[in-house]
Amino acid sequence: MGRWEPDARGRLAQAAFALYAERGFEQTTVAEIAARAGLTERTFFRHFADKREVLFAGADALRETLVSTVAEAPASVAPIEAAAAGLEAAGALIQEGGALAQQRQAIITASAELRERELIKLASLASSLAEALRQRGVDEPTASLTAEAGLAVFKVAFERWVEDPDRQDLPQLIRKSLDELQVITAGR
Amino acid sequence: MGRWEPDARGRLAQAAFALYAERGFEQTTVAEIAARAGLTERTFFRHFADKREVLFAGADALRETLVSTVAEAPASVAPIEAAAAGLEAAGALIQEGGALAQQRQAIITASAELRERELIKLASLASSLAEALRQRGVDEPTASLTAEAGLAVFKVAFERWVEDPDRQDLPQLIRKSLDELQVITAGR
DNA sequence: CGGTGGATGGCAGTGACTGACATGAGCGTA
DNA sequence: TACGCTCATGTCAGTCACTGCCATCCACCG
Repeated sequence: MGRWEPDARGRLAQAAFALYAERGFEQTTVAEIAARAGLTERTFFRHFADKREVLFAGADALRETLVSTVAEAPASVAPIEAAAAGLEAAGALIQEGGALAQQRQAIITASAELRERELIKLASLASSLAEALRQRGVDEPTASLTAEAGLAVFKVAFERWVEDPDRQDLPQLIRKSLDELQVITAGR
Repeated sequence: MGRWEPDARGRLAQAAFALYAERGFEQTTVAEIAARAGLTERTFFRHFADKREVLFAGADALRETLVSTVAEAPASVAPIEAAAAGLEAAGALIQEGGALAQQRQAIITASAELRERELIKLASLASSLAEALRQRGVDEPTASLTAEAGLAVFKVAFERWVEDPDRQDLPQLIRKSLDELQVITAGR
């Protein structure tokens, strides 16, 4: 026994999540996480590149949803609309996470280090979104601008959703925020 | 001698910059930086919170320029225009840095850790910009959306500028990118 | 039953960062 | 001039994230 319990990665992720929530990210050592999962520190770093990455394992699924939704949008759809569809799909995916997604966000918000990591994940999403738009034939810098602005909208909508997650629908908030951005940029 | 040479902080910053440029950020140890500056590792950490922060010392000046420009814009100016004016002023400030600013950017781009730090600095700028807009009476979420979208534009324009810094004017690129964003969001 | 591959343990090492305390320079003051 | 104060720096020990290397052990395959 011991050495061959199943799903080491999952146990590590769960242990890390629990400890980060209990004591906070900085106050938790990797050794403690590994011990709670019945493993060693060394094994933790075989499954996760660093202490933060364990909270961002789901980012790839998010990216895939975003990219494939953009790719599947009809060719007649404007870039900003394709991006919006992708971001709404990603938002819906996050919302499925439910209370867990909110607790995760609380952990991230409480730590400057984790906020840094979150930002680079979002920037990476923007980069993937821009690439997906280019695949649709969108030229540069339209692709990058659409992607960056889209993620700006996403960030604001997500923040609004986190403030009151139960009464608001994230995809709807994204749509609403994008509409507001249109008004804002038109206002001169 | 030795202990009381002037401008320890400046010497540390210069040594760090040179070493990061020569060997790259990850391949440079704080001990090496301190040694080149004729100081000890401990003293480095008294002047800079961490190994990355030494490259972002100028961020406060950028924020002040941004915020004060927004504050000084006439009350009749639309939020997006006030933000644009602030961002153009910040861009002009960066451009003054000349070749040094470009070299600094090359160092940052080469390191994932430094890119993370840069993103959080930009996010912090967005937050300050949103606050400056609120001071003008702009409501929420208009202030946040304008700020985030403004920084998205800034990021794209800055990237374009870095690619060919000598032939393009950064404030002009910011203006042009904002115009393009307006077209993009209108396109449905 | 032996061999092989992949996951884990053990361990030593590097380097970022911190806390506690010592030291010495500059400066005002008696 | 001597004293004492303050503050930047030095010194040292310690923690912790992360890595490389090698040993070990389980599962499966022939």
